[in-house]
Amino acid sequence: MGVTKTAIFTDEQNRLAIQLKALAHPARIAILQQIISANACICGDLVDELGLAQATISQHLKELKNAGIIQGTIEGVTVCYCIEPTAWKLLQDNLAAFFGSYHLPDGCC
Amino acid sequence: MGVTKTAIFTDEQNRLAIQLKALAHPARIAILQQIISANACICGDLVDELGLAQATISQHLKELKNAGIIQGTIEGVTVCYCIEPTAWKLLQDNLAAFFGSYHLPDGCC
DNA sequence: TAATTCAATCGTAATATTGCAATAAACCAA
DNA sequence: TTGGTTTATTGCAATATTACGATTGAATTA
Repeated sequence: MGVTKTAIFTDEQNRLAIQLKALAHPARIAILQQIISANACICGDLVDELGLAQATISQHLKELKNAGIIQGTIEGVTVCYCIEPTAWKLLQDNLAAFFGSYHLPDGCC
Repeated sequence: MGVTKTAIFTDEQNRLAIQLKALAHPARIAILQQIISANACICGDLVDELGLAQATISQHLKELKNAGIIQGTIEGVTVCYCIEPTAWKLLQDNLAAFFGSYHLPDGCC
């Protein structure tokens, strides 16, 4: 039904899924890479770099912001988007734990 | 338009986004956790564990399989789903590199 | 004040995703 | 072969996502 049954999953599972979904788009990957490489970024630059319309970039930035992954501070006319360090580290650790929980089994398959 | 402009992004960005999207659902996170903890799993068990219909579980398994994250080997009547170790490690490394590329800046924000 | 600039929001269209009932397909056992 | 068990597929309905043009809002500059 296009509606996810969040109630039957743990908070941890839902939170991880939401954050991963925020990352799961090439435009948003590219935006984050730009922000990281520039070490501070404004929206206008992104519109020039990526080949997407200003409205589309703004929408992607909003999603990243809603997921808590980036923060935007108004800097006069422009907006300075940066990584939100705490959330970044938390997600990094969560993912490391998730991926690290798997170890190649010797039996089966 | 609900259609992603894959052409304007790099292969690396598109690949990472596709794999993250495969993980970006609580049911699929839960499925992977089950497979990992059981160290070998069959679909029927998942239907019992998670509160989703058999058709829905099968669909999620298909997506994980399409993304190359898991593999299913037919074992008589049942199917044994396992983590695909190579893809798992690759994604783990890619994500570690992506998250590791960010370092807290001293200026700005 | 008026013009300009940058980003957010609105409205809309096209497409994708999620979920399930019903059904099909594959396999084993008797 | 017939029946039981397990997973895949099909066909929907409801909702979400992606993208962009047009517009609005806020702040700067002339």
